[in-house]
Amino acid sequence: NVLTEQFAAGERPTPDGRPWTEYSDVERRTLIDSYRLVYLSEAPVNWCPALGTVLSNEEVTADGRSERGNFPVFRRRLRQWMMRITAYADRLADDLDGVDWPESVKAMQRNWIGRSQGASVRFAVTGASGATGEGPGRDEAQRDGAGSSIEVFTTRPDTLFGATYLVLAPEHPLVDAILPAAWPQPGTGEELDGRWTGGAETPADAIAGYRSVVGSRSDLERQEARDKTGVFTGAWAVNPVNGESLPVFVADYVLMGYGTGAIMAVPGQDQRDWDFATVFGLPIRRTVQPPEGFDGEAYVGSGAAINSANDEISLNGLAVDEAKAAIVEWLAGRGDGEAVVQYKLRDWLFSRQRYWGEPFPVAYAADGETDGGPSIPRALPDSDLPVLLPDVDDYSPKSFAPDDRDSAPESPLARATEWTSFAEDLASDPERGWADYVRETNTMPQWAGSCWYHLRYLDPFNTETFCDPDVERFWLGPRPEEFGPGDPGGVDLYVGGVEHAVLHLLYARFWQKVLFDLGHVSASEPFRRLFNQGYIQAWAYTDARGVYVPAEEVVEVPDGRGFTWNSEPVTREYGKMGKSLRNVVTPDEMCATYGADTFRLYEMSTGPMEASRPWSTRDVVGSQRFLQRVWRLMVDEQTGALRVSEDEPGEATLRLMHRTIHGVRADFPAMHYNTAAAKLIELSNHLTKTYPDGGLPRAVAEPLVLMLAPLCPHLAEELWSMLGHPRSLAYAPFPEADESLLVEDTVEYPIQVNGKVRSRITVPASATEDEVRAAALADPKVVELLDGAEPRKVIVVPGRLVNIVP
RNA sequence: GUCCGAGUGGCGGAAUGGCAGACGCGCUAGCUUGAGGUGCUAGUCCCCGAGUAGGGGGUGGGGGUUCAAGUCCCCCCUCGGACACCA
Repeated sequence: NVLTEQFAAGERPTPDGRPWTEYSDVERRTLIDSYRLVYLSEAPVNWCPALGTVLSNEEVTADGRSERGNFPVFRRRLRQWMMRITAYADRLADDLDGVDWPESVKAMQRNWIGRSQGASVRFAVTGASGATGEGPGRDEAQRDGAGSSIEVFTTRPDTLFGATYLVLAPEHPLVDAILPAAWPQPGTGEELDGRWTGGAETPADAIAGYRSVVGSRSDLERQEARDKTGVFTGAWAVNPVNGESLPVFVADYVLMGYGTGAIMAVPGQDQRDWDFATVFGLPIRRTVQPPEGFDGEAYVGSGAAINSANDEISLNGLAVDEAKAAIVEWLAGRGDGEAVVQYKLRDWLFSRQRYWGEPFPVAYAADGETDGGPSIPRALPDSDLPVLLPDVDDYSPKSFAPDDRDSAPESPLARATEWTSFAEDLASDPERGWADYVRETNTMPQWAGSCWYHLRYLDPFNTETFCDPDVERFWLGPRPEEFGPGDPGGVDLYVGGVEHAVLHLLYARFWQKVLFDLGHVSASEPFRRLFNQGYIQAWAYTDARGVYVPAEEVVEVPDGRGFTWNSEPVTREYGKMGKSLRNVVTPDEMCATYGADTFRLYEMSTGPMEASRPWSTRDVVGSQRFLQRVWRLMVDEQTGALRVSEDEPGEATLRLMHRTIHGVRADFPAMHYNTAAAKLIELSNHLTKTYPDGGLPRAVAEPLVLMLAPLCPHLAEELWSMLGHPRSLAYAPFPEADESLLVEDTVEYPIQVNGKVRSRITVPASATEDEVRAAALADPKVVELLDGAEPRKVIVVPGRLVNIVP
């Protein structure tokens, strides 16, 4: 409504400059919709017949297949709900600086957003003429195409003088507009290059032929065939910097989905353009000086501009960045171009044709009400929320043969006609009054819930709002005094797999920012700190056909270093443990054989959390032995009696225990569970030797149990209870190290001579640097090695070592 | 191709620029046991050496910084992951 008023009052200019009053209803609606964060769009979508639903760009792999199930995906036009995530592209990229996330995930998000600075440049289409402006095709060409202009996006405006042709994407709408009726003849009268026309009679035939070839290729084929193909449109355009006529081609190496769907080709500085120019015999001109000895083809590095001057401007000698700035300013002054920022990020396709998803709180007039365009979606009132899914007999989406590209999606909800139809007086449709409506039958994608569950979990029983603002501020609000002035707030620690880098984690950040802008939340980021745990990996085996066989049934052949399954030889490979590779060891099996604590401890102690690690069932016994030792240390296996005494521990035991507490207290918050476990094992090994016949002092047993608890909660709770505590150890304070017991009375210094350890001395911990130095130089071994010579240098690192340079 | 990450014993791994290999698996020997297993004790980076004496080499390769480099810098190789005709 604010927008409508602004347009009506002329405060906000319309895109084409016409007054608002001249806009039709459909035009007005289209224009207002172009500002909405959620909107309906008739646009190319990713249709996956095998899943029976459409997918977002993020859910389609580089091979043009579904992320789930690896099924073929086809492009087709459909009217679907979209979310304008692109409106947040800059903030989604910039705000990554303020979160404590792995750099790799930040890089993936930045890469996915794909912001690039560049320029748009407009090339006037002159028609079907070569440089001379003469030729039989000219008149018709003028009628068809002259007067329009081709706008390209480039990140290298500095190379504009090196442009030798233009390329439009095959789907580019301008292609048909600029197409002349007949092939132009070059002014000199010679024949057009046969490679340009593809042998077609007319440009229209050539384009139609090329489009059908391109259209029949799947995304995968297009991916694999990287040889350059294309066809001349018959049209020419003028380079604004030097007036040269450049032929306009159509080629599928230019994508409609990025930039303007049109490029200026600079073979001298772009390898793809070089390849195309080579295939089609187009000129190549260098406008950046390659370094001496450069023997490659296109030169994409830095260097001074060359061959880049006209009567008004010269870039020659300028470095790339200076040249970019200079030419953009010159173009802008003439109205031929300007600096622009482009993104790879596309808007988020937000509707799915599945039952299990949140329904949209939206309905349409049952009589197909329209203002001349598509039917108008109407919001349901808050009193109708939440919209619940209907009970149905058949939940399944209608799926099709995986390669049935002509199939059309069909929402399971559309079959629930009793649910879809209702009558109401909608506030969002005031003129209509009481009327019949039909519900939206698409549902939201799986990601919708994961975008805000971290908020709802804070206040799950609130019936008024998704989360009380005070509650949100308490748990997720920014804490600049703790994390610095730029702290965005958010969940303190979020542990998850890296596979969500550009799906869940990007979507959730987008929603959080929208809610933040609307004033509903105080945190501008959902997850302050992100931690990616590694994958558990395991051997997997394939048979002769390349099919995975159950890894647990594979037999190793002695000596032959081979493996068999059902007596058939199989090939071994290594990969993420999972169903697809048939190499899962289930937690249930492990719990049955070793117990949950052993299983848990094993997983925590094999290596750093962030690293992918191999599974090795054989190694699990190590963890089990440790836990059994701890148990026997405190409990008599025969009688079940407690073996703990009330004696005071010895000095050495006490010191080791406090060193262990000190170390473990640092390891747990840093999530170094493997080294924490190692320290606890060391302590228990010491105790086993010190108290072989029982009598472990309670003053050691209790801290050990408490330190064990995060890794082995069941065993620890049981021991804690046996030690006489009626309440869970969760209420006991975590042990604290006594600083005075961390300092030793004496320190052993290794003595290095020239960086090699040659001797050791033991000095009182209180010894000064000079005393340590003197003791080191007095050491017989050192005296012998120095042989009376004065050392050139003696470095004493307090508490660590001494290094003598002779 | 581009961007990340990683290369350390037979294996998983440890090491604020300061004694490389903590801890675990495996392996070797001994004790326990009727036997197997469990448990316990000792040993286990490689080479020379009878050795618990000494000495030499060693963290993918090559250079550099430093008294001192697995760790920092440069180049290269290999592996893993992500993106990829993004102009």
